[in-house]
Amino acid sequence: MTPTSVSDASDMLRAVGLSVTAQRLAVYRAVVHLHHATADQICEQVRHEIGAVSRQAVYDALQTMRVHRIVRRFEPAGSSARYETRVDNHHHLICRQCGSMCDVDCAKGTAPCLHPVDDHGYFIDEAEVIYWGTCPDCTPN
Amino acid sequence: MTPTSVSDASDMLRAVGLSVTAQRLAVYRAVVHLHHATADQICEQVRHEIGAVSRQAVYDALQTMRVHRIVRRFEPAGSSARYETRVDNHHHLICRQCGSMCDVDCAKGTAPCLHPVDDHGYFIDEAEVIYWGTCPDCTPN
DNA sequence: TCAATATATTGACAGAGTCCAGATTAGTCG
DNA sequence: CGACTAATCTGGACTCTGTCAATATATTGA
Repeated sequence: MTPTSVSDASDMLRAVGLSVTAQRLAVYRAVVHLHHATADQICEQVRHEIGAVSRQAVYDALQTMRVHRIVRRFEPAGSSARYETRVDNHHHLICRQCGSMCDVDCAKGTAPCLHPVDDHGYFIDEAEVIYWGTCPDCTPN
Repeated sequence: MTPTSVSDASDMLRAVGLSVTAQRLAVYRAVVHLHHATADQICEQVRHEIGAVSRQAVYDALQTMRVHRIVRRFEPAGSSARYETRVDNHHHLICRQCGSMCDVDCAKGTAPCLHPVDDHGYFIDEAEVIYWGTCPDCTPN
């Protein structure tokens, strides 16, 4: 994997019209670096990188990037929110034992799997899928 | 829909080997009555019915019933946990505007849709699906 | 560089859920 | 029926995520 340079991250921010601050750069890079990280983990990582940030700045940055679609958030049951930089339609695979997570491509290819058996008249714009199970490391024998 | 009598609920509890208490009865009936209710809503409903309960008793009862598979819990992003008495494999449809929720049968019929494009070696036991969209009442025109 | 605007910091606060220790109650056995 | 023992319930403190609001600071563009 290509290491994310500062300029990659700032290009990303500029590309969507956001001003570039040290905090946002570090937050974006943390999200790239730590896959499926929680806000807390991102906070820690950012502090490693730039010394200090407020929790609020991290939440703000994540929220802003989310609105600009360069960061995505999901909330697995029993966990706090997770952030990722892969923003296309995809799903997640989570181990009930150790909590490890993998990305999975959308089950129906590029078209999102937006068609339930009965849509009850709803206009559906997203199908969020989480596959729960046991990862290879946690499977006995 | 058949109204849930006290004996329905106590039969349910006994059927899975749980002792029958006023609190559990009321909690179970509340979950039946209020579809997709939060713990807090259940608490209120139970208080209406039997006068008083501790929050803890409600959480304990829900947890116990969950373990015994007569109550199911799910946690839509941005909401606290929801409880329901329908325990077979099914999914949910949620309105982003008003938060209304519907049950949807499993997309693949009785067999759960347990097959992602790539399972990364995980043993999958559940596919949790939430369809996000706009309900008829919230759709303009 | 400077001003206007957007961000960041700080500290208080809220909601959901859990932990713990002691009191109470249900189910069981003699 | 009465007492025993395990299961439940109560109340209160506490943790963890996340948000709000006011003030201070940095970024951007002229």
